[in-house]
Amino acid sequence: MKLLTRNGSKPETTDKWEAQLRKGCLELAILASLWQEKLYGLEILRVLHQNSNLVLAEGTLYPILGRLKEEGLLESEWVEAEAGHPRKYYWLTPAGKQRVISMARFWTSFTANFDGLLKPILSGKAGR
Amino acid sequence: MKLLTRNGSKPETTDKWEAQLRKGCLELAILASLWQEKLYGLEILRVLHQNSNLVLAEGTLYPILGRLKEEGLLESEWVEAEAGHPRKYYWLTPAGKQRVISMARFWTSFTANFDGLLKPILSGKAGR
DNA sequence: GCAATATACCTTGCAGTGCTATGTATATTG
DNA sequence: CAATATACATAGCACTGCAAGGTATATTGC
Repeated sequence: MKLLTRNGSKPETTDKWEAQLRKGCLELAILASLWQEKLYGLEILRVLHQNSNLVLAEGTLYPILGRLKEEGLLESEWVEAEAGHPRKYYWLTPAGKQRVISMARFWTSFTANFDGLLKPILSGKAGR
Repeated sequence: MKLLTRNGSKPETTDKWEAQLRKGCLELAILASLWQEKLYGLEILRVLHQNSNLVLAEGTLYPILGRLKEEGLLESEWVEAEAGHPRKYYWLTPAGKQRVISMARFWTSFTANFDGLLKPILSGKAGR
């Protein structure tokens, strides 16, 4: 049985929640990272980590890239690297660009609704 | 085999994504709905629907309420209704209030990071 | 009285998703 | 030629939401 997380502490429900929140956003995040330029797998992880503080595992990334490609939102191509293992670069298809835009719009209205729900909490008023 | 959604259309991947996005936020939404007042089950659904455009099924709500209670974030009590079936009212424990606050803070910083990622897309600049 | 309806709570089984762990391939370094 | 670094890939597990179906209580129409 597995009871410890990587840092050796007991898994806490707070951690689980944060993971859960990330979950729903990963596809959008990955598509969005490709908005401006082609990237290869591990590079996507680095970009998301550095630009948006979003950390995901390789075992999470590759299946998602596969799904997105199968849906026709991404294309990919192998490219010989100057050194080491060849890299598989991904970029958005026209359908993919359309999709990112509509997802981003949905995200915006969704979070706006949510912010309304959280306003009483973050404005410092006590609940009863 | 099941191929149709409730409205009779084919299930689209966009729908799946929207569902996925909601998923990570439900616990926070439910806890937040209880910030100001005690509510009973179905009432929570109505509040979230009307105030935040957030629709969830009963089969989703009750298990979550059970989890949250088990974690010590909620308390509950049966109350005779003026008419019909008795209602089970829920409210936040002190630990629950603490938790909502920390979740709301995490939400705020998380969405801020994300908005940065989406800015190039929503500002109307074309990708290449 | 008693079926039909409305309100409310609860549970079961399934499907979708991310993550840990592990595996493979290529090239460089000691 | 082992060890290391980079990169892509997959299998099995655990968690979560949801559709569907079930139970309980009270009111309404006949």
